[in-house]
Amino acid sequence: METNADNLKLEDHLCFSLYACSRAILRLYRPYLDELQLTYPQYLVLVTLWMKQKSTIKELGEVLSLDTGTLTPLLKRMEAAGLVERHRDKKDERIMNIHITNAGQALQEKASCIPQSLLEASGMKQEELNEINVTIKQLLQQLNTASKK
Amino acid sequence: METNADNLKLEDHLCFSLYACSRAILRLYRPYLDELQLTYPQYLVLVTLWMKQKSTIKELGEVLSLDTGTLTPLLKRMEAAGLVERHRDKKDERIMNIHITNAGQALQEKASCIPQSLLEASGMKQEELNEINVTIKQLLQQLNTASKK
DNA sequence: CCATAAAGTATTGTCAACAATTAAATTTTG
DNA sequence: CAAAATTTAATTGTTGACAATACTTTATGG
Repeated sequence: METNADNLKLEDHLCFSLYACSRAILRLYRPYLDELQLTYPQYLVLVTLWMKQKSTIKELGEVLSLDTGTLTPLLKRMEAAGLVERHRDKKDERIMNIHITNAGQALQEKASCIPQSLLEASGMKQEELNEINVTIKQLLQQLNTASKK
Repeated sequence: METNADNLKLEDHLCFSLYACSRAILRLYRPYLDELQLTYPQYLVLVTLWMKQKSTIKELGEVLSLDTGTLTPLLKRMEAAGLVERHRDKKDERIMNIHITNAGQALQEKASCIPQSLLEASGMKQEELNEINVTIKQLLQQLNTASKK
């Protein structure tokens, strides 16, 4: 009478497990990110630019699923910190080009402890984490496909 | 020379897949949550209180991994919306008791479409989602254990 | 060539997340 | 019993997430 069998318990909600897990990783990363004076989405921008020194706000938004209302102020702070430069494209002034600075590139080595910390805290092997990643990426792709319909 | 083999690509970062997946689910839920005039963490508070009509700020914080800086204003908004009531414990005035109202309880039925929408958008069977949930909960538990050390 | 539509970005406003600090009440301890 | 330690919440301040709106530039149709 008190509870409804239709209603899932909190712990049975996949959405909550993912939400809680994502925030648990953020808490784990925080000391390392603080050390580098980075926030998590700033770290993701750098991960992207370490592979590909130049991008645009639009492209970063697509890759990270972040919109310009998030990215514009975030990238301005990163520019103020000397990690990236922002320049409007000469040929099409609608486009904002973002490229990494030497200081930004230099953080790559110092940041290798970050994915390492997840590996250690998880108590799992890299292959196990990779398997989880494949599964979550499949789910993510399904959700992204569904949202386009 | 351009890229460093040490450095994982963005898509190889489990942290990013989880973060992106969690936000994709939020986007999926938004129309349903808007309909109920709820935010996602408010929905989680209700999921908790639907099973267990009464709780405290401390207990909600533990279950949801949220601190009082998040919960206090969130619960005040829920009280203003008539979904919960907040009363200090008579015996120990440090404790803030939270209990669900009839209006809050009444949302339970209307909210059943929310987990349903994830099932549909995922294109998977409930058992597959349950398997993912078990895996993620294991990882979450490992991270929580590691953080206590 | 001009009017309109489309695309890209910036701005504004609300809620959330969370660290750090403060305050108040209770419990423990000497 | 009084002082210290602990527990619980609230407050303050910064950043992030994202919807809605506005603004600017480019493309297109007549």
